[in-house]
Amino acid sequence: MGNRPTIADIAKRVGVSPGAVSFALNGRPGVSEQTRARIIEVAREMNWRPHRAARALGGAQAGVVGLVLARDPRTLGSEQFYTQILYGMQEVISAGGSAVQMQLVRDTAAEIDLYRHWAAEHRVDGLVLVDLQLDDPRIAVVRELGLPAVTLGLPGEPGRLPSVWADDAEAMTTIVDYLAALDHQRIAHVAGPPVYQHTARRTSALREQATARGLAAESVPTDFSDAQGAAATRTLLSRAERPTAIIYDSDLMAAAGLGVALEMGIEVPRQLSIVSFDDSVLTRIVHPALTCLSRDTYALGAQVATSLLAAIADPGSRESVRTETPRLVVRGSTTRPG
Amino acid sequence: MGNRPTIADIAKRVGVSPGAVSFALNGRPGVSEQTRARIIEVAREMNWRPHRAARALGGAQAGVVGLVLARDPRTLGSEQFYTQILYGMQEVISAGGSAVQMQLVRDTAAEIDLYRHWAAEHRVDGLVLVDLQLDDPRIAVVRELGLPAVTLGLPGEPGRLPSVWADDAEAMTTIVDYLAALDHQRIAHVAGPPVYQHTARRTSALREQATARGLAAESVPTDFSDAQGAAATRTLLSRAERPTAIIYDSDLMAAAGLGVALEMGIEVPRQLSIVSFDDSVLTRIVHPALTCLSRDTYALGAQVATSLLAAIADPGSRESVRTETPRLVVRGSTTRPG
DNA sequence: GTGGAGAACTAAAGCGCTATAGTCAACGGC
DNA sequence: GCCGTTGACTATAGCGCTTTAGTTCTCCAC
Repeated sequence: MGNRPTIADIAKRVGVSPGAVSFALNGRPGVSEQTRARIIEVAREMNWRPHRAARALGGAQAGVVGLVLARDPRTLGSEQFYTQILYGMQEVISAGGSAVQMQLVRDTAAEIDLYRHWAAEHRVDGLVLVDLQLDDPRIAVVRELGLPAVTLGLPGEPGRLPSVWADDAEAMTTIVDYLAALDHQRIAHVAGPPVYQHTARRTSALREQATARGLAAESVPTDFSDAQGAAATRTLLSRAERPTAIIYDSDLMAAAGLGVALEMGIEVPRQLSIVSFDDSVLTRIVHPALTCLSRDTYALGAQVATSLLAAIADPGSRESVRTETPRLVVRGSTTRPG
Repeated sequence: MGNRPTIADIAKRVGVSPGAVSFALNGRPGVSEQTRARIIEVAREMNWRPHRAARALGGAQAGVVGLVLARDPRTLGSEQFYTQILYGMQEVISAGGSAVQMQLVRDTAAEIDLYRHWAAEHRVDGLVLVDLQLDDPRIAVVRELGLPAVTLGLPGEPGRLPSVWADDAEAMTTIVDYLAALDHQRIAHVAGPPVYQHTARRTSALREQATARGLAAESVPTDFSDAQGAAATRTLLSRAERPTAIIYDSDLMAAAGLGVALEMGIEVPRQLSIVSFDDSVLTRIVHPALTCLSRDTYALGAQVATSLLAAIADPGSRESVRTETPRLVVRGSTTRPG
């Protein structure tokens, strides 16, 4: 049953010392090719696997990388995006024999706490930081703990952590370009919490674009919950001069917004165009399907994992990887106003 | 920096042996209360944490429990439910200083593979098995590996693993009761893959209920994807004698079904009532909001975690916990037909 | 006053693996 | 023919913790 073979068992069977077996199995010099082959064969035969804990104890790696999502339980449901990221990461990380540990916590304070615990217990080899904030407190903590980390979302300026990012400003411009071409004059933006860097970037990009083109534009902050997304939509649509197009920072809020429009008897897209900043199954199942920015989230997760592995291998690295700007996928929720 | 204090450091500082420190910190007898207090204080002062790997190596636990989701990448998006479960589990598991390791894999074969890896590497102390199948191959594997496990969803018959479950048949009856009271005569059921035990149970419960009441009822199997949910809905609604109510086995498919109805110009709920077997943010944001079976998924996750911890503590235990049958939450998607 | 029980410790081994220092034989060059 | 190398190993220590088997010391009973 649970009697896994150890390196010593293999050594005995092959007739060499445990050290030799370790060399052989780790591709280190110190054994002849012949012996190495024999050892590897026996190891396979005996169905040997390294004991993670034993390796980790020897000062080596824990074989786990962490991804923490700080979410108010009330805003649960917005993790579609991260489920995909997780999947993409896992593909890369498991190939290296490690695992991704995802954990949901209540807020950033709890997240930082968790990092300290993990670091103290040697539980993880590296971290992915998501939902970057302005002046993000996590950066200093991660540095202090000496944990390799990669940020997802913003160019690596903050504390010079390596990062994987896409250009949010450019993405917003793509949307505004399109809406302006359709002749929308009043555009609203149901944004996330202003403390998030990506929200800030999108908001300022929208403002710039609107000014440049002489459009009326407005960003409404929310906490990313469906409730606040719906509430913001209701407010916007209750105005005398209501917007003809609304851009939502998440697919969940976009879907909620669509629900509100239906509820208020406002036709989508005839009277209101809707664009979501995220793509997911959600944007496809509602009717009309939502026009949105889409990208290969799975690949993004894989890229993050790759960058993280690089950061773990070389803790000095600060390389920042820019990924493709999400492209606009036009579906049934947008048209000319009128 | 990464120079965590060890038990030996504490021992030196207090002036006792490492063994004594271990006793003290683990609440084991062998030290005086006075010394124990002193040791605990110093440990806190030095910010000591147990080194997980070292503990695990000593034959103790890995401090991780696993939850694997087998999902065809195409059907990704249906994990809302499990995100909640995960959250609930984490609350309980982290309280005990452990962590939940969730992993997404392609199919059951990959899942079994993963279990073997995890067992061989001593990575997890226990498992939660979800999406139970008829004659589930995982049960034998888990038993063979000697890994404590709890199943979620079905009474623990299969191989007598402890389980946490709710009565699916009763739940289905609740729905049919309600629809029958509204005077629906033709009810359809967009189900999951028949290989799943819960699908099988719901399907047969529907058949029984329909027979007993003289209703026309039909279950259509799908793979749980939004695409097949939509396709099944299209087929059902294209019939001459179309159903006046459809029950969906997941919130995702229900939302997709609603989208199809809108697309076909069929009014919900006037011409079609929709009931979802799962609740989530999704059922609330669409319009009309969906009538559904609802339960406290978070609490369910917590219960699963509790049962799993019990199973780990006492591997012989087979206790099965029955949870409340989900209750019907009526929203805007159901009414009398006509 | 002595034997023994119990409390409060210490000493040391061991978990499975890695890493470093050493051993030993074969080989080659001058 | 001897020294120095090199290759192929072995021996051993050590990672941080738990645990078992001692070792003291005190206290009490007879």
